Amino acid sequence: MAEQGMKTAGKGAGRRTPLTREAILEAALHLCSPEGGGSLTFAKLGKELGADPTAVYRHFRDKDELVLALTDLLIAEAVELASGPNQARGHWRETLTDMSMAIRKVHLARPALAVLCAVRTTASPTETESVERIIGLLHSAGLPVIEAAECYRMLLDLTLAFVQVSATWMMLDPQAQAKDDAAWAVKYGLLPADRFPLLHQSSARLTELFRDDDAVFGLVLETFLDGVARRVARAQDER
Amino acid sequence: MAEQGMKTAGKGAGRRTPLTREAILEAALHLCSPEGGGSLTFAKLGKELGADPTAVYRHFRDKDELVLALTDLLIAEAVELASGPNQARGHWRETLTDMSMAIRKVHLARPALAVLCAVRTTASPTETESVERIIGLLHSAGLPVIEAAECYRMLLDLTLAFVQVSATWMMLDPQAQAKDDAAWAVKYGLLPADRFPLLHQSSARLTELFRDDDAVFGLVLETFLDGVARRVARAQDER
DNA sequence: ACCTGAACACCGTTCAAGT
DNA sequence: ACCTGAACACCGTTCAAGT
Repeated sequence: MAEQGMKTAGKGAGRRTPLTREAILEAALHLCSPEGGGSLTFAKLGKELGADPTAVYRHFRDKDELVLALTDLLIAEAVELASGPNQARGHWRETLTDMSMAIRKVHLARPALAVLCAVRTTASPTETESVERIIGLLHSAGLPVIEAAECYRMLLDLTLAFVQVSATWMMLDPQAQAKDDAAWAVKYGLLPADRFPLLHQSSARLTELFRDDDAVFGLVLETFLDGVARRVARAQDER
Repeated sequence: MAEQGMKTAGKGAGRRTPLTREAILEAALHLCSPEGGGSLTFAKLGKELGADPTAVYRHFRDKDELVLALTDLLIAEAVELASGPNQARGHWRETLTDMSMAIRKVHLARPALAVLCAVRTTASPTETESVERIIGLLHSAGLPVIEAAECYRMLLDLTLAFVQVSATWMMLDPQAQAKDDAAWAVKYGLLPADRFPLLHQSSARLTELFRDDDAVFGLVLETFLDGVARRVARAQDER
């Protein structure tokens, strides 16, 4: 990430209007995106707002309060994105996939925030309604309510866990990233075919998947949902 | 984490023997465990070794080199732990479960390290042999080699992703943890049964699972492996 | 009532000086 | 050859002083 100042937002040099919560949140959200600089610090936030860095403390008690407020915005964005095209009634599998992908997309557009909020919980009411709907969908598919809730929970955690890893990787400094890439090349690149025949055979595919986090997550999601499908089938047999 | 100095290891006050790579690694590993203080900084490492904090730079180029060396130790420990009781020949499902659980256990015993290394790759030869063996097991079960390699990759990423989340949560400062707990209680505790009938019905189970990361991961692993089993069954049908 | 700016504790890292 | 200690850049945060 470049050490340059950026005046992309509609503010900057001649700030005179007093700071507002909304202006701070907007600026912070922008800083968390790669285009906005890709990291969230009080110094950068102050520069972006054209104010003293510590001025933010007048509106948020500490950085954690700021992060939690940003988290609510992110969740709202994800819920909106997921409930866009396919309305209330789709197949449960599509709906779960859409939800998961929406959460992933919204987070990975702001890695610097994702890394701070993917393990957190906020009590946003927007989300609650969406959860009720999804549990309902799984229940309609044949799963007992408790099991439907479990599946929802698993999928949410699965999605956020992979988000956390991808975002952490994105936030890693380029030197460390390069070292990892090199290690990977050594590891699966030049394996003696006689000692590691199977790895040798599959090394092309493994290399393909190496830094394609989206592809790996896609595969994991499919496999996991196959497992959920088996639960659904089992529940239907028992009735 | 207490701000106290600790002289738990067999060193401390009167160091005279010169620093070695091994002594540094041992001390660092200890610092990363909850009993050892739970965080890895040069200041603490220096105190633990009874040396100036910057003395470590004579043996590791920077913190990242130290972390990567520690990662290799962790991987070796996991491989050893996993290949303990059940020898080469077990059912593939048990073997995969053992491997996953061993990786999880070894990492979560040092959250401060896990948080730094769960997304990293090192080229440790110890690991490579274990991977070849596991792909072989899945291949014997009926999966084509490429697909066996994919399943291995998915499971490893799945395991490390959940490790990363659990470790990040453990490293969160207690105040933030308390806020999350409170948010959760608000969210699923007092939901109006008329507006959220399904969530209301399952709130007991959801609360039960809330901070029980091990339980959630156990469920996810089972469901994921059900998905892998389906792949295996499908592959056998095609022959 | 809100903002500024100096100050502090805590990170990783560098480098000249010690033995 | 290895270690020490002062110094620096960069974090979040506090607080007295400004308007």
